[in-house]
Amino acid sequence: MVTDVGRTPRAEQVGATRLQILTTAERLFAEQGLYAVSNRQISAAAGQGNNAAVGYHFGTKADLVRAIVRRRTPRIESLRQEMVTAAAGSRDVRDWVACLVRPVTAHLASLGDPTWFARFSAQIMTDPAFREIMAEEALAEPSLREVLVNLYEFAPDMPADVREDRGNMIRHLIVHVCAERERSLAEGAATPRSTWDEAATGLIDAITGLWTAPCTGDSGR
Amino acid sequence: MVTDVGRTPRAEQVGATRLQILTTAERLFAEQGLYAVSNRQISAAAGQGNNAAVGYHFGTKADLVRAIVRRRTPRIESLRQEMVTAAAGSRDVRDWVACLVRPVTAHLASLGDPTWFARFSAQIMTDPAFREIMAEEALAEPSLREVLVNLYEFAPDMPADVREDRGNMIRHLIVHVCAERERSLAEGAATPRSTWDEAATGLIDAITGLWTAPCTGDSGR
DNA sequence: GCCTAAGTCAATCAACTGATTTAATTCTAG
DNA sequence: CTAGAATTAAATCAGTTGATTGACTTAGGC
Repeated sequence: MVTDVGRTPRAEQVGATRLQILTTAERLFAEQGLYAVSNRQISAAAGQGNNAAVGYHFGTKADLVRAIVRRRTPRIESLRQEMVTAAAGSRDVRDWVACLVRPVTAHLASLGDPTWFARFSAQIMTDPAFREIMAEEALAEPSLREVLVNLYEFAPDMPADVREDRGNMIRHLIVHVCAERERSLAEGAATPRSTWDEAATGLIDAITGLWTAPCTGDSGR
Repeated sequence: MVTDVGRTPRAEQVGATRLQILTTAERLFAEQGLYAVSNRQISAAAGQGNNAAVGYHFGTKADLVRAIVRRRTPRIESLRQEMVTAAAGSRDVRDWVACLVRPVTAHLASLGDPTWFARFSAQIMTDPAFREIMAEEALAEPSLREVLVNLYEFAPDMPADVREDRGNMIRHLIVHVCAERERSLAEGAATPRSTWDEAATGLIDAITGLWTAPCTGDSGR
């Protein structure tokens, strides 16, 4: 396994093979579903005569999934880091909500069209066997925690359990709304918003409303 | 295939077998993931010596999934129907949001503990191969459309694309928040809300805030 | 310039998959 | 009370899975 991609002709070749596998796997998983795609199909679709190329380079399917996640998350984290420093000191909730949403949408926009990472992520986060991978890799990023801390300051009176509840909601919203938009784009169907940037604005509006909504006592109905 | 369960000893037996398979499949799918469970495993876990019991009674895996959905949705639809008639004429947004949330949470509560349908549903709605099944079976219910029409009246100035966007968000929220709560319950972990009823209240608060949030012009950031 | 190690390829393995077939059992209809 | 259909059981099918194996190719250190 070689990490210094491009340093030598050989390492370049290997790095290209690994990248090709990651790209192909991400696409197949997004299009057909995690359960429907075997390592063999990925190897073949990635142009590897070797039917065990996935196993050789990455190991198990869980290892492959983790590698796909690790390929994407650093870029998202750095985008978020930039936004967090830019938002430092802001007293506008929307600025901090934007720190959650825009790194994701901007990353997807930068990947061109079509993209597959959003649908891939949504599946990973929903599957009982894989959700922990995503949680470990993406949800523990330092800038993410910083955003949440700032967000909490806008709702000092909100009970801790409600905060946790709504934090979960925000996570689900971002992941699945992006996945659904990506799917519509891939199918050539109409999307409510015409660009990733507008989709982000829509999400920020909605999440801001969700976060600042009053919370009822637990008297129920 | 017999439909009149319980009319005769024979039909009762068959109906019990089919129910046992549906229950077992729902549980295994929720716990291990759709892709990780074969029809054989389901047949065996359902106590059927016949390793082809699933195929015999239901056909393909997609047919089985559809049958699981159809087993649950009528009850949810009738709960929603009741709430819609009770809410008729109400000018409180929360009443109509409740018509979306409480039928689902009340149904889950009525299934006892633990439940598996919420996690099962979340997976179905996220999988590219199965999402249409859920859309056909559950999202076309008449009372659902009625709620949406009423909800629209509280946001007469909201552009159609924003309405569509936020409608999608609401759907994702309900499905995945319930699935996550169900998972926490199954793992014995702490949940933000202690009952399904309180979870529903939290969802209604959040969704109401989301729905009534102002929407920004599309100038972006 | 050769030799080691990394990567690629192709064949093979047992295990498992959905599906089909055959046999045994159970119940119903007449 | 029997003829026959429906259900359950069990064996079997070809195809696919992840994993292992050894042969071949090639880059890079000595």
